[in-house]
Amino acid sequence: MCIAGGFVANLKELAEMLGLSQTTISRALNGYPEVSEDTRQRVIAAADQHNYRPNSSARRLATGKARTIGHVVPISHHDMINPHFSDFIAGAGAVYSQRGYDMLITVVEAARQADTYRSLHRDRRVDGVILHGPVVNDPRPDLLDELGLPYVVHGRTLRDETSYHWVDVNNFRSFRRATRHLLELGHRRIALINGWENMMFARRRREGFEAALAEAGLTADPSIMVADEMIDPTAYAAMKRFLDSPSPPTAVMCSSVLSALGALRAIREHRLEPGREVSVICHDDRLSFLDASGDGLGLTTMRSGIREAGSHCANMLIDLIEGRQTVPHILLEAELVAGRTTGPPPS
Amino acid sequence: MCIAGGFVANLKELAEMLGLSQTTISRALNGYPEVSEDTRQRVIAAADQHNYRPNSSARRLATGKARTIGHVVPISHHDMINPHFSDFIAGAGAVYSQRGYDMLITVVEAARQADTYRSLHRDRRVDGVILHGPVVNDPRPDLLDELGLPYVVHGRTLRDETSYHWVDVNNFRSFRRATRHLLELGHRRIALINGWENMMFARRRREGFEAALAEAGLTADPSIMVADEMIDPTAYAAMKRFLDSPSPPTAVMCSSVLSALGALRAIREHRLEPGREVSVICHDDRLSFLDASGDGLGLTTMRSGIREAGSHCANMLIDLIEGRQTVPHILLEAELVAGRTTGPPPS
DNA sequence: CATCGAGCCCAAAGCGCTTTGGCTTTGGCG
DNA sequence: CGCCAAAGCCAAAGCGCTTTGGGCTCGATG
Repeated sequence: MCIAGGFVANLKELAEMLGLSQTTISRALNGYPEVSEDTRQRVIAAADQHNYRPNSSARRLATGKARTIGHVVPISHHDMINPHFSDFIAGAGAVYSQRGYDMLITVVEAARQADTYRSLHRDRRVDGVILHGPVVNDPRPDLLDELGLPYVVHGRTLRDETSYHWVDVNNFRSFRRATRHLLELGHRRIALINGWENMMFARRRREGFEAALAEAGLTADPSIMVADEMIDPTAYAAMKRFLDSPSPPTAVMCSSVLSALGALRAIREHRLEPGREVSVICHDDRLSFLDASGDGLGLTTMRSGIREAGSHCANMLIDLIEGRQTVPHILLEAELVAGRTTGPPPS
Repeated sequence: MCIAGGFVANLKELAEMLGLSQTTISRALNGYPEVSEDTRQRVIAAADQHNYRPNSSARRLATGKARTIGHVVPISHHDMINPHFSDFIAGAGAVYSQRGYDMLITVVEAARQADTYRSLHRDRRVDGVILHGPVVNDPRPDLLDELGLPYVVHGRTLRDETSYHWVDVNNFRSFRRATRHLLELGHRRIALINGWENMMFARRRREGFEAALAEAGLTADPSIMVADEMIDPTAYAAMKRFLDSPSPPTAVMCSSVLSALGALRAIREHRLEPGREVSVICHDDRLSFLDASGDGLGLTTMRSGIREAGSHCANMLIDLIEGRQTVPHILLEAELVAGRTTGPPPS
């Protein structure tokens, strides 16, 4: 109605303006019951007419809560930042905005991670953190427990699963299922282009892969398996090597779309046709800039949106921080999406 | 030396422990000259022995500075998050860590951006912001000027360039240069697969492209030009259309590596060989997960690291906030990297 | 010898909010 | 009518830091 008047910088001014105490204003604005509905409305109206918003530092100091979630993003070996990161962030960020939290991101060399967590906690800059990319014997959960900083792991570590909160994809089942699919199509020699196997997700994928092979009475052949950075060039090189070997695979499982792209490149370069002469199947995180499955790149994939994983993590962590009842573990199932890159092996 | 003793929660305790006043402790820790070097050392030693770190909210409240930089990340039309984002963040984030700033990221629907800036400023949550993805008539610089919130634009708008701080790539010159290169190789019919041309960078690229053509007495043909989301599927579709047309191009310029990948896909599908029958050249932001130039994908590119752009923006903004002397504009030149996707047109 | 200016250090006043404890007023109830 | 609980409001005490405006000591200076 009324055009925004001058700005009001703080509670005191607003209180004086309305002839009320700061206490009352604060309570009205924060929804406490000790103030009449009448007064509350008057206060709220005045507040947004004069464009008043509580100073966040002051509020934090008084409450001891930062209303901020931390994400510590390690820069890996090759100075690389995980491309899955931005989509995860998009999912989590939407939840934060909606639930009134801020997102604090710290980019740090992998080696200095522990210090960063310590510092985030000591300075009280965050109420909790999301733990990315857990490795096999990850020291971070123990560290965070020791600090008493709430956290949710995106993925799982080897520690007792019931002892912390996590959101994960069922990587074991996903890769077992996809491998079974290839076996049913008749493939007997299947390659694996995996991520670094100190990462839990990669290890679980390999286990799923091997389990399916074992069921069929086969054993995995290390000479057509590789664990490396999940990007095009490494996958390209690996696939090329596999195809040049004495007994090349008729199918390959890739841990990411980027790997699959590299593998496809190698396959085509060998004048082989994906889906007919060599089958390719990969895990698809549904990165928003890579429409991998179905109509997009036409890849056959195991699909599970990393964005949803992000929002699940965010919601779980906030529930945890606010002391609400919450499901402590979420296991997401990947969906097998048929594309044009799989088929029976050539006879 | 000494094992970290119990934790000390605040200045007061530390002061009592050392028999000094809070004032002195604060000054010692913050490097003010009014305290003797002796005392300072004693204080510093005690502080880190007892694991003391000032509470950041309290410090912020007292100083009025947030020591935090905001990044507002819009989710675009198709619910997509810009894949360049994570590398930009990596560059900026490293600078923030080093200079003692926090990075606050807000993911928000494009339409609600203005409100987000207002709110970040009103709540005093940030000391400044980085403005991403400027469009042709971008309202944000005016908004931020009005709010009095310091900012640095990654890119430029149409507004008088001297009136704000920015870091940009010389997109005009880059695309003119690349186009000239193709012309020198003998190409006469060159396609353009660009980003949305309401984005300044895309518009400048088209202008550079057209300028080079004009110099050669040619005019751009709209039927082999497209402006769209810079991802594989759109580029694939466009290139396919171009190749199916009555007079297909012998070369194509792409605004991103992802577009180039789509274009290459279409070219190969047409049983044409990139570099021999159709030349491809693209802008390469050096995304860490896409090794596009040279030995990687072998693309001929105009290369300019977006990560460096990120660190330049961060440094410039912090200088601005802290009132230091600073260069207000940085224009980065892209480097032409020869790959295997360019060559003379087939005769 | 009195004075003065460094050199060090301190007490106390904010910063802007939340929250505790208490004070009126009102209305219902025995 | 007197009492009491509930409703509605307030003053003031933090939260943990920075910063202002002294105060004291001591050696140098006129």
